[in-house]
Amino acid sequence: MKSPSHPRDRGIPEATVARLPLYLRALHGMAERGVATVSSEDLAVAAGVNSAKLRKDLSHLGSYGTRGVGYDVEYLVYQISRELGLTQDWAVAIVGVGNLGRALAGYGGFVSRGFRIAAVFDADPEIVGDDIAGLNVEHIDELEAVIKRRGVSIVVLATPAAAAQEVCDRVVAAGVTSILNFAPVVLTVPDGVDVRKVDLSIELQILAFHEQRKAGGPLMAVDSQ
Amino acid sequence: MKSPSHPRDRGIPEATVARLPLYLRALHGMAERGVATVSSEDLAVAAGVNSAKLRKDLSHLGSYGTRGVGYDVEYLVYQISRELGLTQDWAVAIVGVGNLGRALAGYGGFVSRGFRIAAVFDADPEIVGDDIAGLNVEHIDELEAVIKRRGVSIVVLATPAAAAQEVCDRVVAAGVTSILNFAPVVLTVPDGVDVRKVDLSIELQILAFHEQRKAGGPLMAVDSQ
DNA sequence: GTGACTTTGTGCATCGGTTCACAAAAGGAT
DNA sequence: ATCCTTTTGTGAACCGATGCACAAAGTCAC
Ligand SMILES: NC(=O)c1ccc[n+]([C@@H]2O[C@H](COP(=O)([O-])OP(=O)(O)OC[C@H]3O[C@@H](n4cnc5c(N)ncnc54)[C@H](O)[C@@H]3O)[C@@H](O)[C@H]2O)c1
Ligand SMILES: NC(=O)c1ccc[n+]([C@@H]2O[C@H](COP(=O)([O-])OP(=O)(O)OC[C@H]3O[C@@H](n4cnc5c(N)ncnc54)[C@H](O)[C@@H]3O)[C@@H](O)[C@H]2O)c1
Repeated sequence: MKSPSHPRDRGIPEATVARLPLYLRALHGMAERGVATVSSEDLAVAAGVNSAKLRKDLSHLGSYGTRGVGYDVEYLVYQISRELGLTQDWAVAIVGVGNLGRALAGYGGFVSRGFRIAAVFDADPEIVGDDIAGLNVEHIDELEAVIKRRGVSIVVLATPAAAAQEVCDRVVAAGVTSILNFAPVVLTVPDGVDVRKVDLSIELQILAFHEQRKAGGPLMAVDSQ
Repeated sequence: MKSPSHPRDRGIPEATVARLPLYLRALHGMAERGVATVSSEDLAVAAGVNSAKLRKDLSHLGSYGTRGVGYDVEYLVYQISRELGLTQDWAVAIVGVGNLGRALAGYGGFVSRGFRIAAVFDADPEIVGDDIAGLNVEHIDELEAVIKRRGVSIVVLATPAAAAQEVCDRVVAAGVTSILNFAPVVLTVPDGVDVRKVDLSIELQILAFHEQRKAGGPLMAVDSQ
């Protein structure tokens, strides 16, 4: 007990951060089923990871387990939520209300975790003014004004690839520093802005690579070229 | 020059495989713009990676560059495509034709890279029989039969979370070994089956974590608890 | 209280991936 | 033919992440 409450270690490994939502999801399921405490082993299985990894991940947040017992489900949910910033709610805007944008806007899984769709934008005058999942589609010209007025801090890009960089530049200029990009382009942003990308096509190509290995590996092998 | 043509190294690092589609996309753009050759530096910028990393990645496929010149764009496109298995075409099925499934089915970015939507399934009798992006929605009861008949080798899961594991078990039983999962659940599959997941909610939570740090880091810092 | 048992938290070895930095290779100029 | 420039391909150091394995810390039964 030298440095008492000093797990306040600023600097959680990125790999750990990426897994916390997984643990959180598993814990929510358990809480719903009335489970009060859970061992690292059980939680690890539920989250699909190694139990040593899970313990090390949790140890970065602090010492929240009880040896011989495990972790208190509710308490751990709270601690992880707090660490991820889910105890506050986040205003999210979606730009581009096409096939994908529409699906995203109507998705309930957003709201369930402190994310609130605060605005949706499109450039097409046919679409602007429409009601999508209870939200009025704003014109892209209003981007900066609406972002500021509604305190949007995370933007989801679902425009065609050709428009993505331009829209990105504008939301960054409007002060947004967190972007989730669905368009298949590499976005260029200043330091301090986080971009995460979701690219379906890349995922399929990775699957195809492994599928090809599985199919061809044992058999063909010797294709000269 | 001991082992002459021995870049035929089975065993490309996973991190490299995940970047090849990125290079491929950048190269396609260059080919369209009529660029004949490209240096690792330029291609790296276009793909948003470090040039040393790019060269090491490409070196895993073979020695396809020319020192002092760079890489032949067309030739590199071919080599990467071949490595990823994109020279053959892949029959993909989508299960769950809701908000998301519909957007995916209508997405052109699929087809452009050797992926062909061969079937879409749903359990809802209201939806079965509908025409979605030129495809007849099949009943989930037909899953195994249609998968085999049409040679589906990659399945995209876009059902609600509660149905995902069950559907997964069935497609695996039908012989599919590559799955792209959009449902927010950890799927359990036998060895030899690849599952990749896309989870929007996790991405947002990671962004929220960093956003919180950016906002709170400089200022608050000393919140006792 | 004592001892048997359970489970956490972490030191340590290991691994895969990244990046630097440079020799080797190719092309072009003279 | 020689030199100079460019750019690849890779050895080697470095860095973060993983997973084993175990001591420390706690619980529970008696
Ligand atoms: N649909 C999918 O399943 C899917 C999958 C993966 C990636 N994507 C990518 O997501 C993006 C959107 O896909 P989609 O299928 O919804 O396309 P879409 O064409 O249906 O929708 C794009 C929308 O963006 C709007 N838009 C265009 N320029 C704009 C601008 N400057 N500002 C604001 N809005 C603008 C258009 O009016 C349209 O409504 C694309 O980049 C696509 O490559 C889509
Ligand atoms: N919509 C989004 O933007 C979004 C984003 C991220 C993740 N997701 C996830 O993707 C999945 C689909 O989302 P959605 O918004 O399209 O949901 P949805 O409810 O609109 O669609 C689900 C579809 O699956 C069908 N279905 C249900 N059980 C089935 C079964 N056993 N076999 C075949 N089909 C079945 C339903 O009939 C429905 O048509 C969900 O797991 C959701 O959590 C959605």
